[in-house]
Amino acid sequence: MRDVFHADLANVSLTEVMHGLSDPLRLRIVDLLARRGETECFAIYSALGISKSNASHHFRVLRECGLLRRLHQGQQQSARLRTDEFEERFPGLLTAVLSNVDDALRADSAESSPVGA
Amino acid sequence: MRDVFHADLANVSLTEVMHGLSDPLRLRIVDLLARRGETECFAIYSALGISKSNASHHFRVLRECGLLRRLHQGQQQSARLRTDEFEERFPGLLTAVLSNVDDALRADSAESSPVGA
DNA sequence: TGGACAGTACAACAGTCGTTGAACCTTTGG
DNA sequence: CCAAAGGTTCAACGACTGTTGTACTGTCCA
Repeated sequence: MRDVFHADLANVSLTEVMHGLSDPLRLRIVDLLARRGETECFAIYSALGISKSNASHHFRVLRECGLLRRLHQGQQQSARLRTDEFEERFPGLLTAVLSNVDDALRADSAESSPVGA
Repeated sequence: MRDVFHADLANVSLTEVMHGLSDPLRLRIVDLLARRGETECFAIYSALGISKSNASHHFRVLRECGLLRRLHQGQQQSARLRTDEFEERFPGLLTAVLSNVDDALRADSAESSPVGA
């Protein structure tokens, strides 16, 4: 669990980024991270209701396209968006994407206890 | 060659759009269309150096996610970006994507006669 | 009417992707 | 030292995707 690969944003292509964001689950992860800031990995795949392996897979894709950084602080790890670096490499892109995240997509990701309505 | 499917932008999800833009060829098509405006289909897949069937396939994906509209004017047809409609549905998204198209990507798509350099 | 041409539809293939479960590694806590 | 917990890795599977070639549809021109 030591060091995982983190993309050098200079080497990341727009195509890779678009691919990274083309999956609903990953879009939810990114949106969730954007709203919560640094978040524990457990909390993420718990909120999304997916398995550890699956989450780990998507985390990796997101790391490989430079969107996500993993922070390991012992047993429980966390992740955060590389917002500023990403903004330098792809100005305005992440903002534009996040501002267009559908509520339908977001709802599933945020609600672990859908009580209301 | 009569009527092809064009997506109702209201029903298009962000995920579909991101998927539509996650292919380098499609990204080039969109970029090319953005710079040239309405363009003949032949000119597009000629500039990209791909087969008719392949181009038609990508055109369809682009139509299905609401990015492209086909205009049939007889034998030779053309396509154009649904810029304004798309902007209404996904504000700022297309602009942000297009402004981040790498030159490397663009070079291949624009140059049918790579003379310079 | 016929043939050339532009584009689409279909079938087929290889390659990739998302998902799952099991095994593994590392840290934490007894 | 051992066991539990958090994540990653691996192999495997089905599903989807991009590409190609061929057949088909529709249009233009002679």
